[in-house]
Amino acid sequence: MSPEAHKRGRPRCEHTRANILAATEALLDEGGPGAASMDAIAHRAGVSKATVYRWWPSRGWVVLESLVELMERESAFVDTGSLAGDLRSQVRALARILRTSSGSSIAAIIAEMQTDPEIGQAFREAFLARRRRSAKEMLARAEARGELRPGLDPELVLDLLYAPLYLRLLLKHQPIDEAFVEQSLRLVLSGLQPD
Amino acid sequence: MSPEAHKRGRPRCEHTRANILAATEALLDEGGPGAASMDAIAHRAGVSKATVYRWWPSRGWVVLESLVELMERESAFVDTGSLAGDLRSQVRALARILRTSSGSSIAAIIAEMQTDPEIGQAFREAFLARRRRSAKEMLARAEARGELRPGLDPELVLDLLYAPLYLRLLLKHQPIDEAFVEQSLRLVLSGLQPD
Amino acid sequence: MSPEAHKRGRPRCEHTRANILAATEALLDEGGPGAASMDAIAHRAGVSKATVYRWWPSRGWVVLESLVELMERESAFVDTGSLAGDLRSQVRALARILRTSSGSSIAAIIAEMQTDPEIGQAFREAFLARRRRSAKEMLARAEARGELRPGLDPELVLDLLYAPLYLRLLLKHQPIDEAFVEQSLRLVLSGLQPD
Amino acid sequence: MSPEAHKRGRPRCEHTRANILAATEALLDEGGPGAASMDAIAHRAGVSKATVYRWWPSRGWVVLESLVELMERESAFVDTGSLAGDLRSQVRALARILRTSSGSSIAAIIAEMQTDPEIGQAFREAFLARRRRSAKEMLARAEARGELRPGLDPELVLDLLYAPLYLRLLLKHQPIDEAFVEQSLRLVLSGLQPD
DNA sequence: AGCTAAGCGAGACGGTACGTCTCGTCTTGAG
DNA sequence: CTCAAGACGAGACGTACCGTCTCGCTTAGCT
Repeated sequence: MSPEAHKRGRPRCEHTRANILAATEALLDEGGPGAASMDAIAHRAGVSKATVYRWWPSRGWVVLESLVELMERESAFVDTGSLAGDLRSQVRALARILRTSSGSSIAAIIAEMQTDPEIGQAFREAFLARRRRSAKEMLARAEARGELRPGLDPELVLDLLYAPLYLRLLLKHQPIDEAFVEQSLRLVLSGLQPD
Repeated sequence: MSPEAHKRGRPRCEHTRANILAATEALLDEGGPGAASMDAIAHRAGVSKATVYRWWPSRGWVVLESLVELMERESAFVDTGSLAGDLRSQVRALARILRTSSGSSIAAIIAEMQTDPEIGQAFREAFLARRRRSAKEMLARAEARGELRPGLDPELVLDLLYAPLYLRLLLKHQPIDEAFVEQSLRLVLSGLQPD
Repeated sequence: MSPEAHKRGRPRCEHTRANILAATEALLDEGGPGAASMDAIAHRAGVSKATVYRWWPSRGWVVLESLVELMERESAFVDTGSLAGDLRSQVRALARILRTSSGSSIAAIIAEMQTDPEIGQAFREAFLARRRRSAKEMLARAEARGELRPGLDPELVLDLLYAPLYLRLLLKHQPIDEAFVEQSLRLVLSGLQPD
Repeated sequence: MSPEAHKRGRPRCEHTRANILAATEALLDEGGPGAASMDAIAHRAGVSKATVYRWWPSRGWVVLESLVELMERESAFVDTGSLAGDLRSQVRALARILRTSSGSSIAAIIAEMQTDPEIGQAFREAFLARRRRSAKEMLARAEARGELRPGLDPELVLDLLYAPLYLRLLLKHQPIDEAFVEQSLRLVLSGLQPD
């Protein structure tokens, strides 16, 4: 982790790490969570399984990291000036991502969490917490400006905003289309107004 | 399904079916989703694997059906007279269930859906659709009584109400406690009022 | 077994017995021993498995009986007047049978014997002993006429004559062709002569 | 097979191979062919089933190879100086083996051949052909020395010598005792003499 | 320049679940 | 009492994936 990590021996080949994550992403994209077995990942990356296990403790972690990389490429926080605008922009951005194959990867990770609690911990820290931190700051500023009914738990607010998207991602009972996102946003935002 | 189902051959032993589902439920309860392997289920039910596979196409389906049975036992739709009361009662009932080990089973099924699309289909039909059907009727009646803002998509309403619970079930980033359920309900219900 | 066998209830359908044996023969013929499973036999005969098990104690017995029936249709003892002629005729007859699909059935039974000793017993009694009885009488008459070196164990003589055929039936390392039968006969017969 | 067999990857553990064959032999010895199931073999050898299947394509092949190993340990070609002596020694050696539990294993393999033609091919190559090769050379030398009637097919000769033993092994209608081996040998050898 | 520690590809290995198959028994209702 | 249909318990089969391991080779930085 520290910058001067290794002292002796052959240094880690960064190329390999990238290959593995790319292979994982591709497999998830093509065949869903079931296709991204360790053997498949290693074979696709032209890498031995031992190498994968040298850097990640289990399958779930590889999938998780491939996801985190992907999300960092995709997501961007914008500042529109108003709470409603900021939240709308963020929720729409997430919806956009969930509609692509990255959505399947996120679904895959959430599935994996149900089996492996360590993955759960890692997902919450590396994925959720990071994204929520800035969102919470945004809410705090909005509350200070009087745009938000005071006393609301920010975790609750974020759950209300994001949960419907995740639910449709995971259950696939309805599409995550524009109309749904829009109506959902309107209803929740109306409940957040002061007075 | 039809009352006059079989004509010839030895009729299916209902006892066996019940045993299998009971064994599945017990294993899920005791050891979580990982413990409910087909061998374990069959052994615990005093049944051969072939018998299990005669009636369910795969492990996931057995777990799903055991879950549906359980939900039918647990959940009861009550009529409180008002829309808010009815919804509150239902959401609380679901929260209560999700907090128990049945919650883990539901999470396990949702995880399984991500891999096996057939399970997904079955879950939506046997679990979701059934539960949502009566909820939608309730919403229709409330709209007719003028308790609900007209023109709302009932699927959207149900997603907003239930999704936060499922999100916390699956991500475990926060508990599904009373306060959360209460606040969440209040916020969403306030958005559903007419005017 | 007795002619006036049944007194009460529905009488046994002889048709059924014949169907089962015919189905067995056909399956052995088409797919070898592996194809003649009990389910396959019953299904092909248009009969339930229980019916098969009512009349034969196990798979092997059905196969055995189908074979015995078949052999009774095929084999005929002829009297050529000389020992050499009689033996030659019999060995050739057996070779002819072993070359057809009945050979596979015999091979199938012999295979079955290795697992189920009761089948072995039955095979020896119903198949071998019956055939050997008349052969032994023939050898006794020949010995009395002075055509056969005295003091030979008839079992030994029959083994020497038939064993090479069975060996090639079972191991398939060489064909059971005319030349082989002829040379084999000549060599053994020369060893049986008196003086 | 080649001395510089593997180049890459973890080399095969010879220990494992030996363990598996030993376990197979022991199980065959103790409980007969039925006891040597793949699960039993793997468990007894302290090995996973996957490992067994990595090196042998099916149950039959494992049994076959364990048998070949055993035969190679047991059988020794001796040179007695005369054809009669050599053949006698070999036939007696085979008789000795067939009387032990290895005989049952050989019988089991021959049974398995009737179902699985690949096993048949393997048996003929790995077991029969190997043993017959040296026997044929011996016959050729004897023919050159004038001890053997010229023009005899060596396959035929070997069939005549060995077949009676195999027949009694498989049919169990008579024991493979000393007297039988002796008389059988005398009769066949007398037929092989020149003139 | 050599030494040595680590990275790496290949793939064997133990473990465990999967879903399929066949056997022989049992249970209906019709005939 | 027989039969067709077919459910059932038992248990072997062969496959797949997991995570660990052991080889021999390669690639640095340290001495």
